[in-house]
Amino acid sequence: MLSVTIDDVALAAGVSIRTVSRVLNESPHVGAETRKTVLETIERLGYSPSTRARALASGRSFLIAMVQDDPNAHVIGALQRGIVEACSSHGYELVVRPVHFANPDIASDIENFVRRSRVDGLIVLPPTSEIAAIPERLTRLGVPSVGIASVSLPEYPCMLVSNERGATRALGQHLLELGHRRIAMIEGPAHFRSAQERKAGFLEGIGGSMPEAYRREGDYGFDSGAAAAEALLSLDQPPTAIFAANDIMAAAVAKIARERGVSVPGQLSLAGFDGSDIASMITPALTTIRRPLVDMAQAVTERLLDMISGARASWPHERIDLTLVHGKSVGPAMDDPRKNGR
Amino acid sequence: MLSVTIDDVALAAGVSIRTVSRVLNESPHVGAETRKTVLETIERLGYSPSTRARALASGRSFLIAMVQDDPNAHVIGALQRGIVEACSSHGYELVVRPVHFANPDIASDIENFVRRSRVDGLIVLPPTSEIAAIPERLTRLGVPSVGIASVSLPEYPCMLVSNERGATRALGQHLLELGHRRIAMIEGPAHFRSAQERKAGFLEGIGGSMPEAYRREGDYGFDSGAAAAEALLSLDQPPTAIFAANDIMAAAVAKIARERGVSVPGQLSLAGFDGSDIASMITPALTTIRRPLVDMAQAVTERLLDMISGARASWPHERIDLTLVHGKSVGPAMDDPRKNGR
DNA sequence: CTGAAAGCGCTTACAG
DNA sequence: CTGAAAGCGCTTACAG
Repeated sequence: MLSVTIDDVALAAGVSIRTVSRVLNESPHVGAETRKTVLETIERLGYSPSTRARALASGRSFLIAMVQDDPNAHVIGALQRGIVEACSSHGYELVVRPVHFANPDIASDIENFVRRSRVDGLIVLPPTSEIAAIPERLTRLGVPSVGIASVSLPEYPCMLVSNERGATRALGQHLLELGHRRIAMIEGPAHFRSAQERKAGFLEGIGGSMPEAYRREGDYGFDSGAAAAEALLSLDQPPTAIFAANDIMAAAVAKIARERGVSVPGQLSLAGFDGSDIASMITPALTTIRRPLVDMAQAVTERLLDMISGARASWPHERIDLTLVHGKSVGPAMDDPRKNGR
Repeated sequence: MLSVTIDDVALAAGVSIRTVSRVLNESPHVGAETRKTVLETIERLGYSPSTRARALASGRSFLIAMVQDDPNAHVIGALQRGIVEACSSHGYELVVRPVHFANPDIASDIENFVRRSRVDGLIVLPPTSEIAAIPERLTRLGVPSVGIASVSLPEYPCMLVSNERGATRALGQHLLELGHRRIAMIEGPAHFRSAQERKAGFLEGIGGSMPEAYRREGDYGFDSGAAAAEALLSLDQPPTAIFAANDIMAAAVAKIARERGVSVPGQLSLAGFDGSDIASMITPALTTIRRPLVDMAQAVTERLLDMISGARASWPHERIDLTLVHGKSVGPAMDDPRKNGR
């Protein structure tokens, strides 16, 4: 498909391919005059070096992979935007690698992928980033990896940890301060660390306990949120506030509430998690906890690239505090919600 | 990072590397016994061939790229799922390449990317797939490309064209049959072919014309939909039906309508486009036009892979008919909407 | 059915 | 500051 190689450039510029290579790799050991000639020749011939050949010769593929298993398009989309941004500005390409969290052989699956594709590094996203066996394997393979998650796994040489527990704790306190006493939560899947963190923080925030009937487990999907909302709103003593562990489930609660004639935030305060687009698309706009996903993804990718270039072998894990975004779905508790026709 | 090479395998199996290569590439010209020995040796040594080396030697990178410029996470997410699915099952990796539709040098940008990365083929997504210069360049480079769009560009050796005009025509007719006469549309950006198609079809469906005041241009984003809705609902004779050219803008209309106390579908019928998750998340669930994005993406990727393998050089462009999904946001027109307090 | 040799297009110590 | 040679780990005609 292409004809121009480094040999053509060297020939035309009257230098050795070694010198062309040096110019390409921005080696300081090239005379200014020589460099100029080479660059002009490259331009004139329309030469672009083959990454395939560079890869084989240098041992670097200039490919990094994003390992994911999350059906939430908002979250994945934001993360991908940050990652690809950082990649592009450093001459790397981004390979997308979907995996299955539930696959017991997930670590082997990823190892095989790495051996085959020869990516130079991996960014592992939640919930896959919660599995310690993965960074363990990758480190043994000698391939740098970074993780984004809600908890810190020492196996990763670099991680960005979103302080989900702290944020949900603050949310719980906020609801308490608004006078809510009958507070419910729709949790994420119990085997996800993120779900555990969000629950633990929220419980701390509201003072440590919640009746069983007010705790429902969802799967971060819309339908599960709707089912949980139906159950909660059918209780004799329905909650005056519901925290759903992500925006999608919170949107489901909003929908069910509306169908049942329960006004938000008049009769029911509602909060979500993620700060995704959907939070502002529904009515009323959702109070939610914003994760700065684009920034986190970009930052962690920059660090990975530093590790690949050998600038450093690891980074202290960093914790990111999240912010509570006040929408219009949370208000003061009413004295007795039963008076209001529920 | 890895030590085992094809030489090690050949040595251990007592054959030449040529034979190992043949086994790897599933050549039929290998004795059953030999093949078995080689495969066992590969297994025992934990060997996986380097794609980098295969790429250089074979002229194929086993990489394909997805070229995109669409901030709509739902659309991109669905397309990516279909593409990556097809890639994985054929041993290809997917590289994500974001571009800027508005960049006048977009074709050069993509050409440079291809020369550098050596991807074996590209899948170009809307709206980028509406630019004829791109397939033109790629074909000249000798790199196969496929497009997904709302119109057929002959420059592409293969395209999947969603019949957006036909679908919006049907929607227009449907509104007409329900008795609507004051029908408005929030269009997409006028320089997008998809926006033109959706508008043209809809106009055909409602009988060919629409007062200027009932036509608003949006940018497919939420805020532009909200602004258009405000304007439309403030008219002396507000429309009894609004078609927004995508679900996100339709969601914005729903929100504004609710804020203004305009009931949907009681006082206002509302339809969107895309059939994305958000359509079912808002209340009432949106009537929308579903694009089978995952299936389309997967199908077009399969065809691209066929072209790469040399099975065929091009495909007749295929048109995909879309389906109208009946939500709860469209109903019969009322006799006189002004009676209802607007 | 199987092998020895050349080559894909670069980079990398090693010299000069 | 610059060059000749070897090598990265495969595949590919060409023979046998």
